Amino acid sequence: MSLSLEELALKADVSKTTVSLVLNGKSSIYRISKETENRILKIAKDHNYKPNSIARALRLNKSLTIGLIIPYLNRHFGRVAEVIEQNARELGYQIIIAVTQDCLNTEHDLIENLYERNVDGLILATMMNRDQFNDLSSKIKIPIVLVDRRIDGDDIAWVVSDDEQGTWELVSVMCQEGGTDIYFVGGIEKLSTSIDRLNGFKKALLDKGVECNQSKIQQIGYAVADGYEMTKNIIERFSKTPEAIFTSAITLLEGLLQYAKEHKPDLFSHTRVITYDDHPMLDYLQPPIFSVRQNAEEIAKKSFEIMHGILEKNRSFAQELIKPELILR
Amino acid sequence: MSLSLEELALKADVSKTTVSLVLNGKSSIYRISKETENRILKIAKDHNYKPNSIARALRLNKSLTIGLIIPYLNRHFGRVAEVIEQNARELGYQIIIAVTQDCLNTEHDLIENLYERNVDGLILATMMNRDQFNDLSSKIKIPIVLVDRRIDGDDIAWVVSDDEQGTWELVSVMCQEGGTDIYFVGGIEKLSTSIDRLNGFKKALLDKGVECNQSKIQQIGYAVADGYEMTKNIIERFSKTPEAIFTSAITLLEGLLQYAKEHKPDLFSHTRVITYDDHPMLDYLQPPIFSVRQNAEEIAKKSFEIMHGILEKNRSFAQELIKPELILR
DNA sequence: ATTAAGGGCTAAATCCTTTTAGCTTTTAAT
DNA sequence: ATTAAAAGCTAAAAGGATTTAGCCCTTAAT
Repeated sequence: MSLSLEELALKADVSKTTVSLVLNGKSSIYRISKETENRILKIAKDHNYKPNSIARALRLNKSLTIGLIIPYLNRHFGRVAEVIEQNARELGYQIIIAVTQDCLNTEHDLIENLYERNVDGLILATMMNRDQFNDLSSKIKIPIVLVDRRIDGDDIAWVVSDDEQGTWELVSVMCQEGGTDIYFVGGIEKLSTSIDRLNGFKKALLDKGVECNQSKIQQIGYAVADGYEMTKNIIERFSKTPEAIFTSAITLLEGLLQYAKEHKPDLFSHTRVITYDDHPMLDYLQPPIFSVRQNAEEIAKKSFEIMHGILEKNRSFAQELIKPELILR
Repeated sequence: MSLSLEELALKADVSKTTVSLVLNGKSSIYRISKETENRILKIAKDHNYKPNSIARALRLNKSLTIGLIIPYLNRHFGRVAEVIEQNARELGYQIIIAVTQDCLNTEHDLIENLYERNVDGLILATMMNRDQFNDLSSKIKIPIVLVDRRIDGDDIAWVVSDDEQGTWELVSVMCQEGGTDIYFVGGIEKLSTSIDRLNGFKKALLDKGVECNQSKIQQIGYAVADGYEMTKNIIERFSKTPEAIFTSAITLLEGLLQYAKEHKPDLFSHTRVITYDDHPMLDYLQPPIFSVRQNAEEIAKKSFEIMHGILEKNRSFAQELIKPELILR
């Protein structure tokens, strides 16, 4: 590793206190002479001195490290993580990443683990409910910003897509063009993403005067296999081919496509498919699939911004709904 | 944070040395009585003691932290990162992630940055050449494992896909089925991925007795826009429509698809397209696109394994070629 | 000549663990 | 009754930075 403060002090023929003060810009407060200051600065520069971050973290009780806990590093969360990392780096923070695979226990373990490892804050795509979150908050004395999935409560910081609005817009378009006989292929029921998307879905139908039939709603999970399963259910359980199917995540669309390919190649001749989440490859699928593109970059940017505000500008929590974009093909 | 050693010591009515020794399993070496040991263990457990990892890192000069530097958190590297994180976690390591966006300067900055932040090792998808890497190695006194992109040299640890073999297999199939008038849409020329894929490509043609025409080879970069550009060049420069095009990354395929959609909708009626990298959505594209699937999981697993071996079992470097899988649709 | 004020710097404590060297007490051996 | 060995534990240093309290010296003021 590089030089220590002490070694610099030796070279500059002063105490390490003086070196530290100078390097931390406190020369004038402590009346270090210009001459001494310059000498120290030069020596530090010449030797490319970098303070030992561990020692500093120990002393200051601040590691300049943020934990990022997300379910997967898939396209969406990968992009979120990427942008969070870039934003964090510019402000001197590092990102420690960990994936839960949408397992609540893993999430708990990871939170505890990162907390013990002295991260300064946590950015979290959580599976917890309000109670679990409150429990956690009382134990964990570092700021938490929820990302992508929110928990109600006006003292909780979060940044999420406006899932309800996005779904409402998409489904409204579909109701206009394709009719209102539309099925909901959903994810993990209790997550805000599911709740909000389902609300937007129902609202769009209601706006057309249609009360949503409960049997058209399924919510198994967000895995590809879940999408396959739900599509299968829709196709096999109902005699009438649906006018439209809404998959509430790109993985679920994948499952649908897989089922269609294997068992229902003509699905698209009767049925319009629309999906939450966008993917560039959708541009090249026939027929065109309308989608809602989440603004991962903005979500990432805001969530780190809030974290940084809490850590360094003692701002308090904040909440942001990020507008998604409709992609009609 | 939780209790300190000192506080535990107070409660157990012993010195902190004793507590530390007990908790580190050195009771017998230092002849701590069974009784004292049990008392301390119980108190530690009751209070859920966790040693302060920063203090420990300072003392032991070991942070249990690995830096992972990759170009993007896209599908491939996202999966690699995910699996590395899981493997690392099981062995008590954390992953600090950073993305270069395929910029060499950024890469250098990040390496320096993570090194100064006391990571124990670096896993690196590098853009460096041999000389740059040697320069670096002399400065950086922690183990480095290259992932996905290798640098020749038999003292350098790396784990990469067998790009040459994979490309050779894929292109050979195409030569059989589609003919040998095949174009190479390549990435960043000096990277091992490009070199190896191009070698596999040439070799497959040579095996059919065809010397590869230099004009059929382009290498601009790995961005989607680069794929678009190269496809454009191929279509516009040559009067004859190619029998086949090989894109050497999924992003380049995306660029090709985009160009085709915009300017050459009938591309696929004359031309077969094959690609390095797989993507599930390819299953649903017409016509079928053959691909080579990299085994991201295995790449990730091996690269952490090597790192761990170096750090904890003082094994030396190792090199692994991971076999990719041909996907014929 | 004494006091006060200011200039210029530093010793030592602190953050928390780990580890070395060694202290005190008991037991066993001669 | 000594001495040696073993048992059981601890003081203190180390790791590197930050920060508080305060030392010493010079100059100016009374």
